[in-house]
Amino acid sequence: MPGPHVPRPTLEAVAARAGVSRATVSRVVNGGAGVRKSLQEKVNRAVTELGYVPNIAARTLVTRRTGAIAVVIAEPETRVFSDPFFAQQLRGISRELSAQDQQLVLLLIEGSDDYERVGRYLSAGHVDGALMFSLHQDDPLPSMAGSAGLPTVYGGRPDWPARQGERPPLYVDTDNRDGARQAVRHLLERGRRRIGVITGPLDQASALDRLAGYRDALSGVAEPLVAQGDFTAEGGERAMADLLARAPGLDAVFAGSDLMASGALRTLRARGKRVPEDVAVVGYDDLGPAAWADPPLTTVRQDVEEMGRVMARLLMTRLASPDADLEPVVTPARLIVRESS
Amino acid sequence: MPGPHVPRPTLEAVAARAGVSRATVSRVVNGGAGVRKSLQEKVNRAVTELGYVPNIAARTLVTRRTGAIAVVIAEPETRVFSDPFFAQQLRGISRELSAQDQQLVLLLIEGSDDYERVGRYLSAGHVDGALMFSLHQDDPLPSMAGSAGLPTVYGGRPDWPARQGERPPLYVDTDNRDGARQAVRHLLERGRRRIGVITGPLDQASALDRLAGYRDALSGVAEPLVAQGDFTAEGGERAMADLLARAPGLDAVFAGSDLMASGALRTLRARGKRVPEDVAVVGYDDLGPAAWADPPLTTVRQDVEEMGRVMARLLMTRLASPDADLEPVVTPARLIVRESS
DNA sequence: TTGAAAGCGCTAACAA
DNA sequence: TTGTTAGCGCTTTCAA
Repeated sequence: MPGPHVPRPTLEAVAARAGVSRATVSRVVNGGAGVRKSLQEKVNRAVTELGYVPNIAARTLVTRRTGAIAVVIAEPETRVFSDPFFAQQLRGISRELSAQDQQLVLLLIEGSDDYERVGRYLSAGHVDGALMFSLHQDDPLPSMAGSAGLPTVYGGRPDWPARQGERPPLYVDTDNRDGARQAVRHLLERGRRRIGVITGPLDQASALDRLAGYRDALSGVAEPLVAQGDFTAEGGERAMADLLARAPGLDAVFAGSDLMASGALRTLRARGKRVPEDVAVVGYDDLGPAAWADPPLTTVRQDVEEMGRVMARLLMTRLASPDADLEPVVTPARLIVRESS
Repeated sequence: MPGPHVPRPTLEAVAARAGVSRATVSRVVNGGAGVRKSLQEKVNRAVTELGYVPNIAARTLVTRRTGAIAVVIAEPETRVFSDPFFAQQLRGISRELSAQDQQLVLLLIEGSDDYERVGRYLSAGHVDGALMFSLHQDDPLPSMAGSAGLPTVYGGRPDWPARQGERPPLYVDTDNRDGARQAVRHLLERGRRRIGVITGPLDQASALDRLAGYRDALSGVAEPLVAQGDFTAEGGERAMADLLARAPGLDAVFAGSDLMASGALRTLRARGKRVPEDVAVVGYDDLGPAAWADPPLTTVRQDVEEMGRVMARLLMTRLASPDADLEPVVTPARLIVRESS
């Protein structure tokens, strides 16, 4: 087994081998602008023969560019982390970053100690930019990133107030409101009129937007009937029982997540209600639980991976031209009809 | 908004402010060994006043230590990525690494191009070590890591043959065989005797181990009854139908994953079999789907987060003393009894 | 178009 | 116990 310190050839070695100066090798390695073709070839040959790989620490030291992006995820206890949402998002980010030869440094925040650690890391110039998820109102991270001058893109519309003299935050979100509208319109088209909603925690922007979409679709057509859940299956179970108690004749439910919808399914089965004959059910997310449910759930799909990719792309664009005016991106949602409605 | 290049104080600046040499500041910043208390305080004060943060690029350049660990995940299409398994594993790793002030660089592999990219990255000295998941027999990564002399710990028992003259690979796995044994013994204790098994793909070590545990428990007590699944709900559905066709009087099923178990549940319900009265069902994993199933699944829990932590710890130990003889770690599995058995 | 040379910020011999 | 000094490997003026 080779030891842990396999000595690697340096620019110097390549230069010697190719019979040119270090500067020329550097130019070739970085694109070859302004170097004669013949020399370029000679250098490239030496690079291959020696198996030369640039030392990024040395490069970073002079360029002040790290080639790395931080992905910051706060509170991995939340649903972002416990369902495939997170994994898909990461996959999209990873795809885009590796296409651009950038590395992905993952920073998970769990306790308040971690904030300090991560804040320090972000301010220390270890990364060129950051992607941040699931921050809440009073999260200290955005202002840390701001004062460190670290370009940042947020996942989900930030719900903190715009700060004086700062640029508006750049973010990528899905069109939660429109997704909810599609779901409820679909139920209306199926002839349902007593349509309840099970919301997520109402301090989250996504839950609020989905509730707003529900109200939009119902406005002037039927009375809203709202129960609050918490994005878990148990919460969905309880909220469903609540709705049934308040409106025994209800004929449809729109749940703000698939997990809550499958909880609702359980309550409905326990009460002897058939789905979709007696009560139609529509969920939100389409990330696994929807397809595993019995019956499989009609739901709203968000292209989570695409969101990840767009976030990364937006950040790279900002890095390339820091002064360009960039707009937040909202990606579309799409209804997926299955057997529960 | 501060510009992207906020100039940061250097060691030099701190030294000047504290009235000492750069070397002394360096010593203090790195633990302060062999520096007089009074001087240490003086330096620390200067550090705080100036908001000094070491430049790791410069440090890495001379120490050849990056302070970063790569987490390599191949084929994120697989279950490792699509269920919370992955997220929890990452959380454990992240916890341990940040406790040791190491960064987590995430490398996802999706296509064959990515292998080259990742191989290059690992060989380029960007990280001090690697944690690798879900590799298959002929995966090129282990030998890349080996020839680059990069200390590596694997998640799951590697199923490739030990290579000549190389150290045996270091890995962390759960005791799949014992977990399966516990599951089947539990069914026997409940008085079941016609117990079928739904396995995962038999080219995966975990699936093989769970099947072996099933056979262990049944040996001398009852005849094995095996159907192969693929770790998906649909596969479980089909395998259950297969078992029922071959053994209509079957009174229990052990599925090699919760997702397959919930598929089995669906088939059983469609056939009018009550769970657990007619057929008892036990799954494996306990990562979400088990608790969401109806009825909630008896299953085998693996402490996934702990596995992640142990992997990270093992790697750090190897980094600290490269020549110590370290053993693979097998973490225990535990039966969780719910309503399906 | 190429090369010489300075220097990025830090650590680690070595000397005092 | 502290300071001086010589690099780590690279990019980037500047001059040729």
